Amino acid sequence: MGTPDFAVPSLQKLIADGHEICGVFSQPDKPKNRGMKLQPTPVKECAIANSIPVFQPERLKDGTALELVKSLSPELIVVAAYGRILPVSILEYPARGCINVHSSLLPKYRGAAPIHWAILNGETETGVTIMHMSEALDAGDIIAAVKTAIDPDETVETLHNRLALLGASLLGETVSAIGMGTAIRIPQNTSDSTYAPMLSRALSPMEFSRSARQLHDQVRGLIPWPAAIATLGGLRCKVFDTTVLPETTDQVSGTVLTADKTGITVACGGGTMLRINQLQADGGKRMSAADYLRGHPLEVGALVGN
RNA sequence: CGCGGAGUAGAGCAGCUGGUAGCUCGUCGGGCUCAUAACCCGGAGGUCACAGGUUCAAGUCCUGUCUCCGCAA
Repeated sequence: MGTPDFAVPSLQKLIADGHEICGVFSQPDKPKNRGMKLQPTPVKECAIANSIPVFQPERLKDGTALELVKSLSPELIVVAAYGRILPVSILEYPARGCINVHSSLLPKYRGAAPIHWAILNGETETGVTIMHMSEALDAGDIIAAVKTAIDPDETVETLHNRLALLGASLLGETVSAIGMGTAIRIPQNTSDSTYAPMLSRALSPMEFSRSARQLHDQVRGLIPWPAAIATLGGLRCKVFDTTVLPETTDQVSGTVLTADKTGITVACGGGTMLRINQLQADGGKRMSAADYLRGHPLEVGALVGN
């Protein structure tokens, strides 16, 4: 069971390992994007391409989903970013249980957006965890986990892809361990748990009173959505790439210090300095700060807002 | 048919009420300088997305098509 891109490598791994996959559950197709066209989920596309039956129940709690599961009689259910809470009746059905691929080192970052929040909080390390599913969200016993370092400049996009692959590979090992009966169960230490809620547009505005480092983390952590947003010369711009500069300044935070071919540097909280390298104005394309400045003059000393 | 913005020189933009296509950067040539992402002088480079229409005359108005983007989800 899965829905977005993150889950695709895991599904592919299960297929490649030759497991008998009796069915794939994914969220119902929803109207998305410009034109509001119905779009299949990435997991659905992958399943169809591999001739695996796909099920997209609207509701899980009314029992029809359980009937569906019973009719497929799976030995094990694997969940990766399905985006739905499974009723206990389904969790308890498979003989070998339900396991979940989660993109954080549990019990840290339980919830919907663990990758984003790890970067937003400036973590230097994260990973993927595979656990048994329990009724509480992301709280089940841990079977396996693997760590990976977060580069100080990498964005959600690259980390997301890396974790998706790590998760798939760990899933392969875990499923075979379960098959051989050698899988372990380690309860989570709930007192150490943290929660990574869904992202919202409210996280976008860049508050330049924050430090350059914090803003840099905000930019990296909100790619590609909802994206960090700053207002330059009255225009809303999504900011995609920044550099924390080693220098300091005594200018008021939000002041434009330079605006040239090297980028746009802005004074931030505590005298720190952030250089904006790549951005995108409303209605425009994503471009380098140098390109942007050719058509959108920005004076040194001007203030940028959120 | 969810709402809206945009396609003009290599890049980013301007061009209002229709009448010889502009700006910044880059590029090429020359100059200044110990030197430069600096500065000065000069040059090249555009079927104004595509197809029709209105007009004496259309980048500019009208219609259709294609492409890109933002919002909303």
